[in-house]
Amino acid sequence: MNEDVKDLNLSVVKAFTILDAFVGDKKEWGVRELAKKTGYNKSTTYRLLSTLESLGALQKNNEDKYLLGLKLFELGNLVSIHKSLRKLSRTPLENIAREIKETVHFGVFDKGQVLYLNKTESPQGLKVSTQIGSYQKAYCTAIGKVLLAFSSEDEITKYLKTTSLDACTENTITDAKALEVALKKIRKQQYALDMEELELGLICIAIPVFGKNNDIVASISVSGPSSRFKLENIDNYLAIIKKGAREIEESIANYN
Amino acid sequence: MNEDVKDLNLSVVKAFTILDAFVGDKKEWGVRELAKKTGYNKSTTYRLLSTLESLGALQKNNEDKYLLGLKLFELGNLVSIHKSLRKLSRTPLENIAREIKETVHFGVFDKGQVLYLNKTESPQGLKVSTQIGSYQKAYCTAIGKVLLAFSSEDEITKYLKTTSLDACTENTITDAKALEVALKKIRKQQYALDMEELELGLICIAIPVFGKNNDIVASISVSGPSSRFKLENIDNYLAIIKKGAREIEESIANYN
DNA sequence: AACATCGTTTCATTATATGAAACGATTTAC
DNA sequence: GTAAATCGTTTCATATAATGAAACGATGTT
Repeated sequence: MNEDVKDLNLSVVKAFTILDAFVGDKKEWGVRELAKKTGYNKSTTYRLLSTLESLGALQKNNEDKYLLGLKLFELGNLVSIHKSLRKLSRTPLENIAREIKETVHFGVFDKGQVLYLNKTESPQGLKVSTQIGSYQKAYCTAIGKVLLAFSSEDEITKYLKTTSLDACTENTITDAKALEVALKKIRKQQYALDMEELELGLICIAIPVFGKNNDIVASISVSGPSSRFKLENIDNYLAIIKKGAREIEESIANYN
Repeated sequence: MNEDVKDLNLSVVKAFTILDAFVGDKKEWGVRELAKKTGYNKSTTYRLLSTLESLGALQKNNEDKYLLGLKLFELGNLVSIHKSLRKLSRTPLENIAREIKETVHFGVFDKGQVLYLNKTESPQGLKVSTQIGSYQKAYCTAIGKVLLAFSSEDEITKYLKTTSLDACTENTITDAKALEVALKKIRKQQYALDMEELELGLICIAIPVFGKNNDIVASISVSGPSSRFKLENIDNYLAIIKKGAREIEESIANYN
């Protein structure tokens, strides 16, 4: 399991372990809370927090709790990986969102998961709560299944071998063979559905975005609550997001 | 000069000093290059880089040079400070950009500088190269002068006292008294101009965005090259960005 | 073939991160 | 209104982990 046991700088590892605590739902942390969460000594935690604060990676709110700081915002916006994809997907996604009044996602396959690069939120009250930059399971999302379906055979095999298909809902595909069949169907019909496979009440539809060599580079999905996301709308949705996908593909083709 | 000399974790400080090297124009670094840049020993630099890579804060490109990694993208997108402003400014900015085909910026005043929270790029070839999350001098930008002009008297005084008004071009306002006069004019006419004060050939116009208590919270600016950014367009530009500003102000007012 | 440069590893030395305990300041409980 | 609990912070002796000069093999250049 432990790959190259390099001699890492433990203080830096600890600092990022602390920052990782902010990835969850809890956005504000005190010293003792974080010490408990990370298992580090209270003094150690305190000094790491002070250091991260002085660097701008964290900052205190008016209750003296720590928040992620603007230094991370600055650095995060400078990450060049997938930067062109993020940029050229922006307008097409806005266009889709204007026509379909549901949440639209744009993501790529990264480290065996879906990495969300962009999104536009539904203007309606009931909406999905995802984060740009966050990861999601591939096998139980429409966007993930599309990305998987159009990957190389090797990658699919590797994915099926290394991923445990845990049930998220009663509809989750938990059998590798069944997933393979589903992927085959997705390749044939050129879109994927997620019928409450990740979360009960949540339905998604996704299509692939292809690059210059007709290899898949990303996927666009539309998500909505089952209460208003009806199967008879699928053709309509597909037409709209396919238009967006074609816009993105054109931008990719023209990208130097 | 050195405030509280707390005992910071030096390894963590070094790690972020390394990350800060990527803030400049150079986006790819090797071990020896970074060691030279930071002044750290080659071995130390190597180990810090390895650590940051294993944490996902950096990653290697196909030439084995280091790039900022997706962990920073993830964390950066989770920064909650100004998050609502970023989100609710997005659509209005897109609308402005669709009408004016120039680069539009949206920023706030932070630590005596302009912090860019959002932008939409000009579709034209010639455009400004700024970064969301990056900082810019306030006294020689339209957006900065607006933010400054509508700040409290105390803040303006503090700014003038602590900031050295270095010339960026021959048009830069380098005299505090002259800047005060300029700010007064901006308050009166409710917009600011940057006539090649930051960069020769670059002209900007900016207006304030007010919050619930009529205190300034942000500013919108339009930037373009002097070759096509003509003063007779100002009234037209102002009308369009004021519409956007009003949309944002409305969202702020309705924000719980 | 000789040289320069790259990232990487070694190992003795030093510096620094560590944590239990005590601290004063707030906040909560009674 | 007093006591108790909890908060972030500081201290200091100790041990651990970061350090850097030198040597390393690999790669690319002259």
